[in-house]
Amino acid sequence: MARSYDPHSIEPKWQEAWDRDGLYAVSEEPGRPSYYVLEMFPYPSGDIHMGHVRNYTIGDVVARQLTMGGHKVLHPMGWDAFGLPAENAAIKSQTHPATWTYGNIEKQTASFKRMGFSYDWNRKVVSSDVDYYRWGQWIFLKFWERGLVERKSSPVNWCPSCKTVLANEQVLGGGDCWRCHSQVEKRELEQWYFKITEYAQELLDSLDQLAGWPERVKTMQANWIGRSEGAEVDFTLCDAEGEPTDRTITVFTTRPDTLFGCTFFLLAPEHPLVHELVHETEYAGPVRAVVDAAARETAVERASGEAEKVGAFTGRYVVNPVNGEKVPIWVSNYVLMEYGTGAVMAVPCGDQRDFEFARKYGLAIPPVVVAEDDTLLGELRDQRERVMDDVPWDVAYDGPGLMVQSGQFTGTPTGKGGEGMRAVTEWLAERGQGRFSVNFRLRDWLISRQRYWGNPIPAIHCAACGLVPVPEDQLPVVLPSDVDVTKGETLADHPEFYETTCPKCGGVARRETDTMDTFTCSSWYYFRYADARNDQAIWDKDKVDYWLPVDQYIGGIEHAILHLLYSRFFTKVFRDMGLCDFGEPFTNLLTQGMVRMDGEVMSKSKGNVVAPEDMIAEYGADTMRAYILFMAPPDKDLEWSFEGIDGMYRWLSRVWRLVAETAEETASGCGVAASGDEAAKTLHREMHRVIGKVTDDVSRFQLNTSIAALMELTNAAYDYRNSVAQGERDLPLIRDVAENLTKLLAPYVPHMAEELWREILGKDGSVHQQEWPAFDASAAAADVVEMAVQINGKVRARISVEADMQEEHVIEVALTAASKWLEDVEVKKVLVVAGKLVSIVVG
RNA sequence: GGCGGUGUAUCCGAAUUGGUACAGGAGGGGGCCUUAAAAGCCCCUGGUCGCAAGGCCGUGUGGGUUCGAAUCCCACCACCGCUACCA
Repeated sequence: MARSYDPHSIEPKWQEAWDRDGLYAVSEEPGRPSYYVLEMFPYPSGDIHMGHVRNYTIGDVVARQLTMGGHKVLHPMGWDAFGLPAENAAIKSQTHPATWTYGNIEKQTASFKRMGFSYDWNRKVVSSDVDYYRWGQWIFLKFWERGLVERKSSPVNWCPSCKTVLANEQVLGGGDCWRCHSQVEKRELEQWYFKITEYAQELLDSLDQLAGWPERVKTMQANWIGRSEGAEVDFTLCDAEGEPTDRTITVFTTRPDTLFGCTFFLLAPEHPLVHELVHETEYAGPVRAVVDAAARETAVERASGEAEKVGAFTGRYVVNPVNGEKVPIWVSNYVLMEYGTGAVMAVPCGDQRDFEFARKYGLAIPPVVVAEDDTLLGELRDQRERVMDDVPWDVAYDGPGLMVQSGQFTGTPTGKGGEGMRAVTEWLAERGQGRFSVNFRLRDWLISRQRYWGNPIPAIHCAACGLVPVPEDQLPVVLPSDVDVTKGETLADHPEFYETTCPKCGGVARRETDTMDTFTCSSWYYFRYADARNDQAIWDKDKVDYWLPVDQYIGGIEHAILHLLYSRFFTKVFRDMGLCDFGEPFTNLLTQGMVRMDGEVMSKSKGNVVAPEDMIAEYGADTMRAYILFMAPPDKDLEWSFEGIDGMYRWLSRVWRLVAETAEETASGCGVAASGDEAAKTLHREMHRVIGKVTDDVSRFQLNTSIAALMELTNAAYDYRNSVAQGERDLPLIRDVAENLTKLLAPYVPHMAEELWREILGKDGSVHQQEWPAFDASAAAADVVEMAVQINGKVRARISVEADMQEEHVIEVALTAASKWLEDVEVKKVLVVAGKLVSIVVG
């Protein structure tokens, strides 16, 4: 009797063998189709969690199946190793961040090997290795050469807990730090930026090319980039006496057609002009109060939408370019310095915020756009001058309509994208007081961090020469290892690091002590996998052209904007630098769902973590892999449950017995002629149906249904055994089923399949290097099909007909089968859906 | 408030894109094997009416389009996610 399924004895054995034989090492082979499967590389926190298991198992199944299907598959893994947790852990446990990080990498690598993932570890990249981060510094210098690096002072997000600044993308809704969830503060600081806004338009436009990306990710990116079309309008600033000066303040507006309804003008509290306008005037006090209140206002209050709109008049005016009216300048907390120009033309009849503000402070609300069905229109239709100073509305109107009280533009149809917008903007442009303009919500990417455990920014501050890039031949700027992080030290506390000389003038200079955002490391790692050990160049373009772009990228939805936007930006710059020929890095994207428990995302802080290692210890990695895939489709959230894992183990044991017993039964050869009876035909057909189903399901990432199909094939094989006595079985067939089932299982349960293949079925070579079973559509097709007969949409009968029966004949059979429903009625129409149903319409 | 997603059996979920609703698993029930249990193997498992054949109802709710709707359209409800004073 064959031994039973014992994952714990076979899994470590094959893991070692695969390692020893270098089974998963790949190289370029021009002429053969390449495929690049990539899962987002992890931060080495030390533990693997269910999210990792799910993410990496999905990728592993795809990689293994495509390899068997004849592709050269690149399936690498590495570590996003810089970052703050290492520093926090260092302080907590009095170790060095490097010790902690590399220790975790070792632990986690062992966990990944226990899962049986098919990575080519020769291509491993670790972002904290100097061999890797030196090229990150090189990228920084190249970006600088291309004018994409800028150091500027600006209000930035400061996380008091992480003691560093953050990019806009890294501040969550509600104003929380993405990493530690502390409240972020605004500070005016000089920082380093990557000018991602230079690529804003292209980042938006080329989303259209990403047919293989989920719609919602593209929508999120488009919203984040936030393109608005409109106009810039120049308002002339008046002096303290109310006389026009030669200075102007420019605003951005999406509704230049409402300019005649502008009754006040707003500046953000942080606007540099505010102080000057009210300095030593009676208005200084109230304005100061608004500015101070806004500074105290936390992001939460702002984000809640509950923040009361407050404002104060500055005592000064601007001139409205369309009608020469003097408009009072106010300061209010609802104007954002970060968006547009930090100044707004307020049109209370058309903008809800302006409307509320006007009502609160008793400012005029003259209607300038009126809907065609509004009763006001009768009164105002041809009214060029302003005769009405308030509207009888409860809310602002921003829909389409006709322009009124708008001088020569009165009567023009308008609305978003309407004729009035163009007419007013053209008129302004002719006078040099405005122009068409496009505004983006996307800000430049703040990349400097005041932390130790990151990639040093290769720049030098020289009193004489200003900012000087570290010359390329002086790279890398090595991160010194003797900084005492446990005392909270950073590079700025380390004179040996920052004391240097200017590469230009040779004078005394100071090396930059900020490090780069870790998202700069993860923006190009997938390029480096193509040529990970290159120490002469960042990569060999031929290798990148062979493997990239990534055919299938798999990762969490949490990077819908952050990592995926930054990576798209990097790729476009690389293309412009001639480092690659494409502008989009990831052809297909799968955002796998989260693993939850009790309705919440699994996390240490919630205490609802199920450790994969415990599951492996109990059931083995193969059961764990198959189970997590089977629980839900990969892109959906998954509610963890212990309920079904026994069932998965049971099925695998069942497969084991089937294959083992078949191996015994056919041990002395399959010399018996095929019986060709009905049961055998059914099993043969089922085998081919499942080959087709599994192959197709994997291409659509329906890994839960592909496993279901494999279960069906198992059931069909058992049905055959139960219906045909031993000795009468079709031995070539059952042998074929056992071998094909083993191959089909190989991507899901690689260890078990390998053991069955080599030890039980006695084959030479790894199952993972076998050819994927070929799908024979004709073998999978049934020769008799069951069809439904519908009468007026209701199923009234079922018929079994030959699959190739002529349509007229099928109709005949259907009419006979449903004859009792057809008495005393007239058949008006008959439709046949081949192999499915016959629909009869009667009157 | 805006954008997006989801809603199918007791539970997780299928339904190859408008064609026989509920595959597969879990859970539940029954049987075989066994002195017994475990394991294994087999069968049943939406509601309702009916002795049965079969009928009727059923994919969050209500309408619509169609010979035919879980699938398309409209309105609404619930839950989840992202985003939020973006001028």
